[in-house]
Amino acid sequence: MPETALPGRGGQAARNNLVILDAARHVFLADPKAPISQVAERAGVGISALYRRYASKELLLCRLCHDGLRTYIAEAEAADEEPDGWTALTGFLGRVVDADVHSLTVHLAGTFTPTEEMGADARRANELSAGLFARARGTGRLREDAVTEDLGMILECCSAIRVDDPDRTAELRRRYLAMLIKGLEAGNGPALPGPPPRPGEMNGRWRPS
Amino acid sequence: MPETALPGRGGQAARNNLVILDAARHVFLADPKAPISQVAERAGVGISALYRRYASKELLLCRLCHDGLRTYIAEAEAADEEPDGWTALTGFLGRVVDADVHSLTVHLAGTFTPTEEMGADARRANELSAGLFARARGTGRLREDAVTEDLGMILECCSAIRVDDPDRTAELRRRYLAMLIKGLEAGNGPALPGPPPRPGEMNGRWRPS
DNA sequence: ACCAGAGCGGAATGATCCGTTCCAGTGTTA
DNA sequence: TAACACTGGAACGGATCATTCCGCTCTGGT
Repeated sequence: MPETALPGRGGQAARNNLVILDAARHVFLADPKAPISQVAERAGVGISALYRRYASKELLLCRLCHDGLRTYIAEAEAADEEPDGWTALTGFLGRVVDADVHSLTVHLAGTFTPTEEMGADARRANELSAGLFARARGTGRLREDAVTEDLGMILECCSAIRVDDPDRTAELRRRYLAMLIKGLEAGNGPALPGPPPRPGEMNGRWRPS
Repeated sequence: MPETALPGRGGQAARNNLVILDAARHVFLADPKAPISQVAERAGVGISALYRRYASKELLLCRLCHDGLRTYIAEAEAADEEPDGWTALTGFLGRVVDADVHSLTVHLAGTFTPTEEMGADARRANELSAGLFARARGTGRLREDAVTEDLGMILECCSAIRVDDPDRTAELRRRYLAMLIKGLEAGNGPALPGPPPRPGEMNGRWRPS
């Protein structure tokens, strides 16, 4: 299904598929509660072009979120190829931050009722993170009192950094990710304060919306 | 003006002053766009009790934000008493994070048109932060490539951590603040990536609402 | 050439939400 | 006991959106 260079009505429709998804990603990343008309405007199409493809706003959000989850899984699987466990983990975090996948998944969740398949993918994503974390632990470069759940929190921290220019946002996020990773590294500093995060502790959003 | 143990109508009014401010702080910290009715509900008063005190929602928000700014200034001045520059800075950050002052100021700004006095206080707050940063730099414990603007970004990162229980939220924030501070500390690690934040770079919110 | 219809833009609709106003009730004070 | 300051909460009016609908355009088959 080559979507480029297809002329005619069908070609425009196929192109719109991509343009719309792209616009939706941009708009909802900037503001998860943005009106759907904003997506249409950014995509340069009318509202009906959206509704022809997604029966409701909720379905569009679901699609975006699920895509983000799949990206996360793909990055995690790719990272698992990396031979060094520490590099695998830090590289993975960097790429997830770059792609803003965290906002796409966690921040959009709760705005729709999740599908069965998404639940399975979410579980798989968790397993993969835990696997990467375990490998990093094996290298001895992780501080003893770090836990798997720290990863999600770290991503949450990074996604709070946001300026107008997306490229600049990515740069800045990398900066604070670097600081956080340094905090994750074993060293002779004092122990991290407080009880570590527990599984699911940060998921107060996943339903109530 | 002793606000406790005052009986009668006036006593209730004085008590409501505090209850309302407290409720407003809680509610708007949890969601800066919360409806005003939610504040009344949480405070256990009617809506008119709010409007008797603040002519509009905007004024209430302004009051909260300005209070937060004053807290920030007070904490910074207090930190300046601390003889060790590094302890002064890290202690200051910890207390600001604990008080959730950052959400109160930065996240509420832009939802109202700032007053003259707030502008002056904001400038003063900046000076104080810069002073604390400079003192910390003097101790040599700060990494060379850190800049004053990193402080605001670090606070932004921490304020992204939020769970249902406020106390637990504070605990978790301390954990990631500790990691970030470790990233701020001089060490033999690689340089921080990317150009550092510039002054005012993160203030895209201060007007457009 | 022509037409059936897929796709489209954007106005119209209807529901919901929320800031603000208004009014009747209640306890207090003089 | 007579004002009255203060209050709770219903009512109002404007704004915002998701969704629907309608008339138009352009295409591809005949």
